[in-house]
Amino acid sequence: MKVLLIHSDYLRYQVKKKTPVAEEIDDSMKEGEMEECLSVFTAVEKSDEGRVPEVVSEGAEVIRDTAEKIGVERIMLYPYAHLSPDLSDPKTAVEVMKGLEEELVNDYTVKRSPFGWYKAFQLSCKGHPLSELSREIVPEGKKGEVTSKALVAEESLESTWGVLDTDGELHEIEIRDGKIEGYNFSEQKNLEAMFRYETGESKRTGEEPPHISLMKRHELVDYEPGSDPGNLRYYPKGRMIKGLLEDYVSKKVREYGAMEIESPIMYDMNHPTLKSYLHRFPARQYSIETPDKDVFLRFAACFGQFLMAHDMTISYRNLPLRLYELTKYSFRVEQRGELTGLRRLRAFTMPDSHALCADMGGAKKEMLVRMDLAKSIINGICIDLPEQLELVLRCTQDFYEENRDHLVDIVKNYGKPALLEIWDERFFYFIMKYEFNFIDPSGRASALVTDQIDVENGERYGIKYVDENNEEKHPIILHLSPSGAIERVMFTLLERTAFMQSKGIKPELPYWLAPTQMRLLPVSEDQIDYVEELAGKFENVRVDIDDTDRTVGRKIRDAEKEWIPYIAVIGEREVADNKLTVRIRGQKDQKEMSADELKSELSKKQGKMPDRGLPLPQHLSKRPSFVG
RNA sequence: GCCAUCGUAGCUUAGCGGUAGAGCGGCUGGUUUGUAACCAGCAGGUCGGGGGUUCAAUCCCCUCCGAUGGCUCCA
Repeated sequence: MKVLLIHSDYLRYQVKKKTPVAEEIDDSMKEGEMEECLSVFTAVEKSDEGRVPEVVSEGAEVIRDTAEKIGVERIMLYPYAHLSPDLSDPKTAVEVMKGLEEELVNDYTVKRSPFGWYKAFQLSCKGHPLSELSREIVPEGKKGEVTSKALVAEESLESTWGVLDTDGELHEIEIRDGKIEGYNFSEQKNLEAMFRYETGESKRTGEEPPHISLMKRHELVDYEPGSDPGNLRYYPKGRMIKGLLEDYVSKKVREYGAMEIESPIMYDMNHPTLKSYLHRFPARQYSIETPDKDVFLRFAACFGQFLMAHDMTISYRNLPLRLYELTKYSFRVEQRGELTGLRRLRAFTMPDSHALCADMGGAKKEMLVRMDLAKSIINGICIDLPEQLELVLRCTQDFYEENRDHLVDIVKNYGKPALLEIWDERFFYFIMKYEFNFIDPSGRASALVTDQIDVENGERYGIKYVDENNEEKHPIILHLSPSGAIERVMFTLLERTAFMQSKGIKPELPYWLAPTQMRLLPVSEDQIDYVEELAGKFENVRVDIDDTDRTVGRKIRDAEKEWIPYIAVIGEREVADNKLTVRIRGQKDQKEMSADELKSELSKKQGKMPDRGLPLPQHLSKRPSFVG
């Protein structure tokens, strides 16, 4: 907001004509006069939008200061658009004007000239040294809040788009009047959706994503209104699924050769290195006060791993040097309207692995090694590649010109055409990144896997290695999330079940993630002892027992609603024959098999995926309900 | 953060100026069941929090909190 303050003998105005943005006024405001006053000409600006309370309070303070210095008791507020080339919307402007009036009216006689009218006015300026002052009021935002410069810069970032195909050919694309020019997407519908999403041209269905009701209905995850938005609660089944995914991803990353570490979740806001990095990362952070210093919560593992790497002694023989941490949690204060279910959170679990590489050649080579790791992890989670996720590459113009070969290698390795965004300038610490994106049925894109080439932080953090010639060098650093946030993996799996259902396929989770893998279902009380003994034979299988007194039909229905992959009904017949009648999810008929046959089938299904015990009591009669 | 919509029992929801009704779930009793819902009874509500208008507010207004959609953005 800009203000021009004039110590006046008088100011008089008369309303002449309405402009299209005029506020409604009654006759009393149509003309006004004030003598011996401070005239405050005011222009509310674009940057004031959404910050009305701060602008009003800081503006009022400036006015008070001036009024006190020159000793006036009367104030005339006068909207004056010509003070600024970048005006706010009229609604904000009126709110600010009214706010200033309200703020000052208790201590001064205040008049306000109406907003949005052509007016004639007569002004007499006293002309003493303090009689004319202009001020710019820039609201600071909340106290202590630091906004990343990368976040601000991002708004002005300009880029061009293309499709890079598996032959290495780049097709430049753009959207004109809703039509895409430059590439035929008929074979790549999801990639088209990805592009439309990125360019804000996607047609959204406006429906709530199905995973939200699923995560509640299946007692996996829920909102916790007692916390901050985007910080969730996990019920036993959700915790188990999340735990298994965490175990799996971490194990795979260790097998790739990364050294697992753990680092603090909070860092000194005034540490020069950290502070400068903060401004290169496009995110908002939680800030908290400790008894001694102001700290922020990490939004990735970078801080801890880089501070550790700074203190390490590293030889070129140790490169590529791979570090890994499962961040529980990473925190980002996403804007309120950006949060949804498990898709976008303020506290999330991100597997984060950095690789220190000697030079660009080493980095490019290592990125491909890690891409294979990521592909293998995603396939293990039963998300099929490349069909089910879309590859997006982003880089600076310079990188494209100098390292085009690398972009083509990535696309070839992925196995289908990818979207490429080229930035005209570099705003971030990385010069190139790729992502695997999940496109949900309503056209929203969510990034899972991502790896970045970072050319800044080696130097920023003073991370050094000694090369063959005994010279100290800063490494290039890769930042990989090999699966994407664990919550987002769960989001993807749940969204996929909803998609299955819409195609008439019975929805289910991957077998190794099913909270109950097999349910034993005694027909009557008489079989309970037999069933309990039977359950004991299935080691390493999550078997539970429906010992409620419901009818068989009802027990089946309940088990089906829980998506249980194997349901075995045990009545007099099965006890007598020592066989099992098994209902296998997705198959039409029941199958009769022996316990051993079933055991080997289940063990084959489990494969080498991580295993955990039942997250709830084995007997259904002993289970509380967490939701509804 | 902005704009719009929404918030009624544990869950899903009806009612919308005159003081709240259902289904599911829970509890109790009966039933012991053969492949997607057994029967009956009972308990359960500061109608998201606070403030205001009104003789009277779940209903109208303000505000805060929470949720969803859109904008923007990301793992």
